[in-house]
Amino acid sequence: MPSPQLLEEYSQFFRLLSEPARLQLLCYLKQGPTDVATLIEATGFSQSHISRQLGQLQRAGLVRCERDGARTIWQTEGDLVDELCQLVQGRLRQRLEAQLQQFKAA
Amino acid sequence: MPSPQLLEEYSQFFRLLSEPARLQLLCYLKQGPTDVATLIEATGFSQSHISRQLGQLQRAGLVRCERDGARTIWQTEGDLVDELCQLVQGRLRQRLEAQLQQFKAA
DNA sequence: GTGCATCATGTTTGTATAGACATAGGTGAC
DNA sequence: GTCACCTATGTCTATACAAACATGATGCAC
Repeated sequence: MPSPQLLEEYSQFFRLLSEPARLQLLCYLKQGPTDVATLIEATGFSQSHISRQLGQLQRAGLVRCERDGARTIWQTEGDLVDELCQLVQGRLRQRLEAQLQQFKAA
Repeated sequence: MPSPQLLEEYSQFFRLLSEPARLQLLCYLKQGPTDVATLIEATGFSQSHISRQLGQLQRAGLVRCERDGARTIWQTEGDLVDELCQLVQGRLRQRLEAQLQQFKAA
């Protein structure tokens, strides 16, 4: 059994990914380093909203930023999120296929 | 870019794992099929709480149950959660090691 | 220096949900 | 049938957090 502290760490990490807005930002950043203005245009989120979400992802080490004058360029760090999403996608697909079989059998 | 619907599915799945109580239940069930009374004793959670959390996990296909008379025996379904936790654990450890290096370098 | 642009951060409000309590439903013993 | 036991669910409260608004901090042009 994992310790309560470890379970807490796990859950905090998964909580980061439990928000569509953060996942969307991660997906955009996956395509390459991007500044905030571009993210605003791409997602339609407010500036403060994006800034907060990126801050959370940064504290978790999922993204990092570098200043370019007045602008801030953000990029992803590692591809852990991609691997996690791949695993989850496999499960989701598996579930749908199982449901489809149920219909076919009926 | 994943579709908004897919992002929503991902986030909902990760949200399931963002609660220490649910992760703890999954870990206990990992050790083998267990009835609710045992889970209450093992975790200290209230009966209604456990029932709700198991219900959520069941709807996501992470656990399943079978009735044994008046009792309900629960067990995990697949080892997706284990794989996800392994990946996250690797990242957490990596982060701590990096921080440790920072201290050593200072 | 002033003015403007870019990003971060207090502060507030609305909403989702964890968690407890009470209760309903369902099963076996008698 | 009644009773006791086990589980699921309706309802409520407290809490956590997303999201927006306003403001502050920082850097560049002039």
